[in-house]
Amino acid sequence: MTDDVLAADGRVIGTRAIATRRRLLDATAKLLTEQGILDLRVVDITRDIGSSPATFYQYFNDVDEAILELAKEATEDEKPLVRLLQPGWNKKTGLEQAHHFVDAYMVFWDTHHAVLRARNLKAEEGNRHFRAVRTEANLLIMNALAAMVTEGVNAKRLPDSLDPFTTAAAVVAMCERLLAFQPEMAKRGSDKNAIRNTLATLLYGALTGH
Amino acid sequence: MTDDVLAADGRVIGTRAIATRRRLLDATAKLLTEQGILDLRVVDITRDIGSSPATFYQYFNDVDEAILELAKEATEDEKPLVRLLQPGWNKKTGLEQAHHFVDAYMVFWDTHHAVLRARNLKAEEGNRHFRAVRTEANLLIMNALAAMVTEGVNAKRLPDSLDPFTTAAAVVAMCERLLAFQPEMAKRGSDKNAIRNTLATLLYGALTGH
DNA sequence: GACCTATCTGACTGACCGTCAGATTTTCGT
DNA sequence: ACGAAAATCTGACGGTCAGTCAGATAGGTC
Repeated sequence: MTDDVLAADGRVIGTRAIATRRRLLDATAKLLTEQGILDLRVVDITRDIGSSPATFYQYFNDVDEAILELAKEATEDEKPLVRLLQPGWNKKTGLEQAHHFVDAYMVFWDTHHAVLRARNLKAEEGNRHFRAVRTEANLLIMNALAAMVTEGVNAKRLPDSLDPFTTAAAVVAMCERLLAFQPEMAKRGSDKNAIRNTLATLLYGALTGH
Repeated sequence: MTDDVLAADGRVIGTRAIATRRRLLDATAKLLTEQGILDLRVVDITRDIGSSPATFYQYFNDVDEAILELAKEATEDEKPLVRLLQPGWNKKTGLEQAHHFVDAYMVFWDTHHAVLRARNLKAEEGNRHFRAVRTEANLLIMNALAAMVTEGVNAKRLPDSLDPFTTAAAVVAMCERLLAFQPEMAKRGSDKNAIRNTLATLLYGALTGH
């Protein structure tokens, strides 16, 4: 029951409608990537699937609602990353584990960057739905990271002036933003591999204190 | 000559027009802060200064042009921050110097966050003018940071797997993004002071290796 | 006060948003 | 296989905003 798909007015919809709704979501994601949120128009989304604007409003009250749904889907793809962040990174394998996480995070980011960017903008502009989704996604990662920092602080490898939760936030911030800079940095000689190595090294250092 | 103020069509304008243009820029900044870029309308900007849309287009070809100008003004406010980032942070005063920079950066961010957010969005969505402005602003800080990292690497305090320029980018990324998270983190117990301390500690560590 | 130039704006066209009534397609009972 | 009922889709419309232009207004000069 709970996972029935609903139309904009809340009624449960059938298989044809689910397919249409799906095509609308895919088109929204595609145009968000190609044109950016500022030029995203409902007309274009529906034109893309060979339909009319009225169809869009059958399933979403506005474009935000569609983007919010995409953001929730992105969160699902982020969940597996948490498994790569367990306390216990040591001198032998820690840096390699950091690389694993960075690699997985880069794939995640590549897949969803347009939606994540839109989500973050909306969240920062104060939209509470997007805030909730972003906070939920970030907490997944941050709680795992904070546990690692706490371990490092307890073991006296990290200074206790580091607040674990804030440090976790800083690490997430760094990952997110550095990947957003990527296209510009590529032009200045920092290739993908340099970013990967540097990010892994910084993570390893900030999280473990080794 | 070069610093004459121009209208949208390129002609030099007089004092009355300069004042009007200024009021338009101020109103744009205000509404960008209050409503966000997605709900920014030319009608609202001109209504705010008691004028009509046509007036706006006398001075700017579109809203982007006004935001771009604001972004350039923000860059001017960022320049003084570079003075706070000189190689030579040592064990005695380094952490304090990191705090100085973080404090100044936080003020800068508070003042311009709406414009910077808009600038970053536009840059990330591929607008080359905004990319150029952002790159220029970031390079100011990054070059200074990269010099500090290079010093740390040369002194063997930092691992040479850290690419100086990428590390600098990561540090900027961390500062920028963490402040954007601030409102949400406040709700979870990370107050402004925790952010300040953590950021300074991480900066000090990443830049000097102490 | 008459003229010239700089500045401003009313009014218009075209595009998109969001709605609704009615058309079309699918489902289902017989 | 057929017709009625339900689900889904869309043409067409009123409202708002973007961007343009011709003409109105204000300011300066002689």
